[in-house]
Amino acid sequence: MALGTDYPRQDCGIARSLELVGERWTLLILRDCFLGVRRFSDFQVHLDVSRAVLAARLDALVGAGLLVRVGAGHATYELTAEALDLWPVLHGLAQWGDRRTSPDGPRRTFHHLVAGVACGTIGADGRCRSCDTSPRPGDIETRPGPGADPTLRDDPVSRALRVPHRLLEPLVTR
Amino acid sequence: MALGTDYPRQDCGIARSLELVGERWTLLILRDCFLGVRRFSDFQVHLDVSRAVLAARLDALVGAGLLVRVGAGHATYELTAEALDLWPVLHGLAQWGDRRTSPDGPRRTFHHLVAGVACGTIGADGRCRSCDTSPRPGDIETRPGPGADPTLRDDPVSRALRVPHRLLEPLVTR
DNA sequence: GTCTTTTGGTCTGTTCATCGAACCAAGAGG
DNA sequence: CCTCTTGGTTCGATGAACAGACCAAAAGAC
Repeated sequence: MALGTDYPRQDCGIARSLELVGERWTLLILRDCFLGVRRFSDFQVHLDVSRAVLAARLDALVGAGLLVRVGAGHATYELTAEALDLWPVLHGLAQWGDRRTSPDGPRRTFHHLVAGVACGTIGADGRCRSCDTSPRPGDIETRPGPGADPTLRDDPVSRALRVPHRLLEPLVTR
Repeated sequence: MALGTDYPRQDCGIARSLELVGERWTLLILRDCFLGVRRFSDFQVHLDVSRAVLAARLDALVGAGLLVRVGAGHATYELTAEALDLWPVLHGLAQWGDRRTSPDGPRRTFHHLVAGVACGTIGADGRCRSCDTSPRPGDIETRPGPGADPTLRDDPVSRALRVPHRLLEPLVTR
């Protein structure tokens, strides 16, 4: 889908969602935001997307109210509350993709944190297997799973993402 | 995203999912399948997608094992079990899109059926508000919601979709 | 059976998004 | 001040999506 063109106006929430997040790269940018990526060059090096398209997507996401640009000059991009609501969709896509294409188990696992300590693993339905609640992203820790393949990528962002950390926590790559 | 090109191979279930369902139109085709659309021309008239692209997408979905082509000649396309697993993602996108862009309430609502009779409404988390289970698509009835706008489209498929019916139930347009 | 219409596509030329690569300006470090 | 990094923008080339014409097979009419 292109900026400027859109799906024929359909009477459907899915189509309206896709008008915004259905473009190439958009959901991967948001995924990176949940994982803690904040800076233009980190997105670029991690996604291997062209700088022009990345700039266009970030602008579109800011314009749509899903990201805010924090600080002048060399800014960082942060998720808004509206974007946080997308977490169940991203988690669902991750689960489905892992189930289909990762025979050795998920590439990344998610764990519910309560007061900083692990409560339980998060299942396919987004609920903590231990306390049966649906934790918000800020209360979730992510770790590489059994199906992870560290040989696939070796940029600084990918390396930083291989240490367990809480979602939304800004990533330190230097 | 293009057939033949793909996301840089990333170690992430979301990226793997999007390699398949991240292309323009693909998720809308699957949405239509859940709503009961089965025939080439019905997809075409409902989505306003070019025939060439529709044919390419259907082929890709059959090749990926998400659809099966039933019957020779003028065939119908039906969802596989793997595709049914995508329901939570599609439902999540619908909820998110309706919440963002539909001030009068959802454009479409979903209701849990038990033995053919309504049990309860399905909430944002995909659970039945009455029995607190996560119904499979075959046990869900869909109806136009308060935010529906029947003036947006007037093709035979859209008209057929305005009567309440069970998900996956083949749609009759003639 | 055969004539006609509908269905399910394919083909073609054009438009527009994405790409890689070069370029540039504004901080940051020394 | 000079240099390096960061955060972009610009540009020409490529390739995907588009509208619309075309076509063959199936289904319905006679």
